[in-house]
Order: sequence, then structure tokens, then C-alpha cells
Amino acid sequence: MVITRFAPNPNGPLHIGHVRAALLSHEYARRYKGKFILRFEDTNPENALLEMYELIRRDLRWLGMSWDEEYAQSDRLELYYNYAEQLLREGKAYVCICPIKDFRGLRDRGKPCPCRELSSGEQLQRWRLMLAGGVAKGEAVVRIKTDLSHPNPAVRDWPALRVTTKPHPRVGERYSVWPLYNFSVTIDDHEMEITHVIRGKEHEVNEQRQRTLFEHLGWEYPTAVQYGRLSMAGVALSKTQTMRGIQSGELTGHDDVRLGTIAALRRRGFVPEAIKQLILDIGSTLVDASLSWETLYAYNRKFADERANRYFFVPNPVKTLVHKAPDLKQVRLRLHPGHPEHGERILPLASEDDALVFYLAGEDVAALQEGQTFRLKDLMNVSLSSKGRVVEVEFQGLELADVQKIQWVSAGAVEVEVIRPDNSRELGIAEPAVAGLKVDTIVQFERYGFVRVDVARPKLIVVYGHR
RNA sequence: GCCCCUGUGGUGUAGACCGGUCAAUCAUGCGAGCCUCUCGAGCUCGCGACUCGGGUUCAAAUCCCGGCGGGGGCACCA
Repeated sequence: MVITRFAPNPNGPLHIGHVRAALLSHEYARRYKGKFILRFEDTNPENALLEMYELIRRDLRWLGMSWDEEYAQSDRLELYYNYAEQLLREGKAYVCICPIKDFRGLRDRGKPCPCRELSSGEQLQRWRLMLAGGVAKGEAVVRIKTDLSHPNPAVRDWPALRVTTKPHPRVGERYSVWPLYNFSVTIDDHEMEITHVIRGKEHEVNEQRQRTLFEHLGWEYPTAVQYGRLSMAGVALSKTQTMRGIQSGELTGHDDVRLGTIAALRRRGFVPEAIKQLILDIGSTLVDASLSWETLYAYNRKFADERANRYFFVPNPVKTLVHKAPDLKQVRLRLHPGHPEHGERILPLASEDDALVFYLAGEDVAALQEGQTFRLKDLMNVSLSSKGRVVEVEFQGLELADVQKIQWVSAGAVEVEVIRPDNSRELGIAEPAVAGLKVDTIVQFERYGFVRVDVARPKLIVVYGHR
């Protein structure tokens, strides 16, 4: 049976790069009717954050993933201790108390450090002292013995467990000896009977380290698949940078629209199917890929266009008077041009003296020439008389004409604030029907773009997704 | 510096393991047109690539060597 896992460090929000590991692993397990495991790799009490566990689960669920088992490595310390002790007893690991500089000097020359030569009895003694809290942070580390002539110094006698005294957000001060990444991964991948490990190529050296431990324990290494780095134009994906930005207040949170986090993408109205499809299409080549926003938009449009109802939104509105128009009170339009079953919306018309009153987008007005005929979309043709502080136009007819069509707002305008992808704000007004929109709804503002309702009350705030 | 990986159109990919069917797939992008009362969607046509040099071979995108380019790692982080 195929068993895969996604093993995030709960030290920050998931971004599109992490999702690649998760989605590929999940998809592989599901495709072969196997098992998918979620495992929190929270063995560094220094940076694990309690709120991230649920945030990560939420992102995974949102993307349509489900897991058959869930673990947190912070619950499994005794297990790691048992293996550490076994390795020390069998002479396959040792407790090193050398200053790190000295150790590296020896390692780089392929020489053993004095600790490596001690008997297993002495190793166990040191180990018990570590466990009992008799060793300060940084004073001792358990190392796995490897071939000291390995061509890559980075894999020689790598560290497996260390002392860390900071309380862990989940298990508090119960432990002061914590396993390091390569150690706990190896133990868990074997204990959980993982058959396929899918991960980024930054783990290439780690894989070599982990293989040495699998050999010591007589275990078989799972099938490993690696993929290259994923970057997005103009987006910092790094967790540390993200967390720093949030702490300094430069970013509004883990869902700041400028970020490439899943939370940010969700906020901008990307649908999970689009993200999933894109990631699966990118696949798992070892070459680094730089994703363009255009591609992400294209994937999202495929889904969003079908679902999103249409509304008129007018940024930077300019008051416009239509003279000689018939006395119309309202117009009724479809919510979605291709889906009559979505229903209709009503746009009431305002009048002032003998004229109908509209609001048009400032940019649209600026582009119009005097005398030019254009169409208030779905309503009437008009021609521009003059552009003052108020724009004056003259009614030309109701029948559809082959002229430019622009959206408009008349009576009952609703104020809308749009959060742009660079986190700047654009203000405008929309037709009254938007007042009933619920948070999270994705709609299309015609000729403007797809937006997602971020806040419904008291003021309507939407986040811009894309054209 | 040392260890390792990788190079197909603007972008993302298929093909490479098992050389010929590849004058190279699909998507996106861009251009033209059709359609649609959106600058959105849909449809049609078009543009655009095997990093370079050598070698092996009847035959190389595919195998080998070298150059150049890109990336990762060299943490008592994950």
C-alpha cells in the first residue's frame, strides 16, 4: 500500500510552495488508494507556534485534502529517546561535547572527535545526564556515526538530538532534549511506514544523511521524489521573511494580499480547484519553476467565471446627466449572462429635474471625446455633450448599437472599497444589489475584474483578484 | 571554497530512463478574426523552443565529455 505524508513545521503559514509538497503527496496516495498522513514537525520549541497547527489544517482542508492520520512529533519524544539510546548502546551514535568549531575543524578533515572514541557505557552515561537536565543548551549533542570520508562533509557525523530549554507551545517544559529534523524524520518515516517521500530538492543532502541512519537500523529507505524550487514573480515566499513582516507591522497578517500564502490567495478569491490544478500541472520536475501571476489568473478564471455573478462597479465616480431620456424607473438584468438560473438583479434609476442621473468611472469619462456616442451597458445609447464637473450627455436610443459599452451606477449606489494586490485602496460605488453579498462570495465587477467580498458590513470591502 | 542537482517557445509542461514514429505535446501568453450588450468567457487561425561545442551512431531533444547558464546544500532550523 502507498503511504505518503505531508510534514510541515508549524512555524508559519503555508504558502504555494508548501502546498506543492502537500498536494503531490496527497494526490499520489489517493490515486493509488493509499494512506495520507499529516505530521507536524514541531521539534524546535524555539519557533513552533500554537496557532499554526489549526491554520495549516484549515488551509489543507480548504484545498480539498483529507488525511487518514495526524501526528505531532512533540508527542513522540519517548520514541525518539528509545532509538537514540539503542544507537548509543550499539555504538552507532555518540554524545559529542566538543565546541562546535572544534568539531567542524576535525570533520572537514575527516577526523573523529575525541567523544566518538568513547565506550558505549560512557556514551550512555552522558546521555542520561543530558536527559536529566544536567547539560546546558549547546553543551552536548547526539551525533550519528557515518563514514568520515564521505565526500560531502555535510553528511559526516550529523547531529541528531540537542538540548533546548525553551518551553514548547504544546508540551511545555516536559522535555529539554529535542530531536533534530533528520533524526525524527527518519524514525517517523519508518514507524509510519511511509512508502513515498515527495519533497523539495533542498532536502537532497538531508536524504543522504537519513539514509545513513536507515542503514544503521537496518531499515529500507522509501522511494524519494524531489522537485525544484517554486518562485512567484514579486512575492517573497520565505516563512521567516513573512513572519518578520507581520511582526513589524509591515504586513497586515498572514493573509496580507501581497503574500503568496494560501490564506492570501484565498482572500483574493482564488478557488482551491484552480490552485490544485496548477500545482498538479507543474508536476515534480527538479528544475526550478517561476510561476507567473498570469498563469494563476488563467487557471482561476476557468472556475471563477462560471460561478461569479456580475455587478456594476464604478471606481472614481463622475456624475453624469442624461437629457431627453425616456422616463425609465429601473432596469432588470441577469446576475450571470450565461446562467439565467442564477436569477436577476434590479438597478433603479435616479432622476433630477428632467434628466436621468448616472455615475460613470472617471477613467472612462476621461477617454471619451465630445460628440462621441457610447452605450450605458444594457440600457441606452447616449452621446457626450460636455465634460464639466458634471458630465452632460444626450439620449440617443435604447436599441443595441455597435459602440463602446460602459458600466454605470444610478440610484441607491453602495460605497465600495477595493483592496488592490499591492494593498493600496481604490474607492468607488456599486449598484444596490451588492448590498446583499456575503463575505467570501466571489463576484465579477464588469470591466473591472473578479473580486472577493472581504467585509460586508458596515462598509463593503472587497479584495481584487484579477481580470 | 567544497558537495550535489538541473538547462525544451515569454511562462509552465510532454517527450529523455528503453536514440529513429519529434520539421517536438498541451496550457498560458502574444497577434488576427468570429461570437458575446464587459476590458470577462467561448470559438477559429497564427507566432514562438530542444543552452553552446565536441564525441558515439546509419540516426541524438534523447547517450557520453567539456564550456556556459540556473538552482540547492555545506545549522546544535525544518
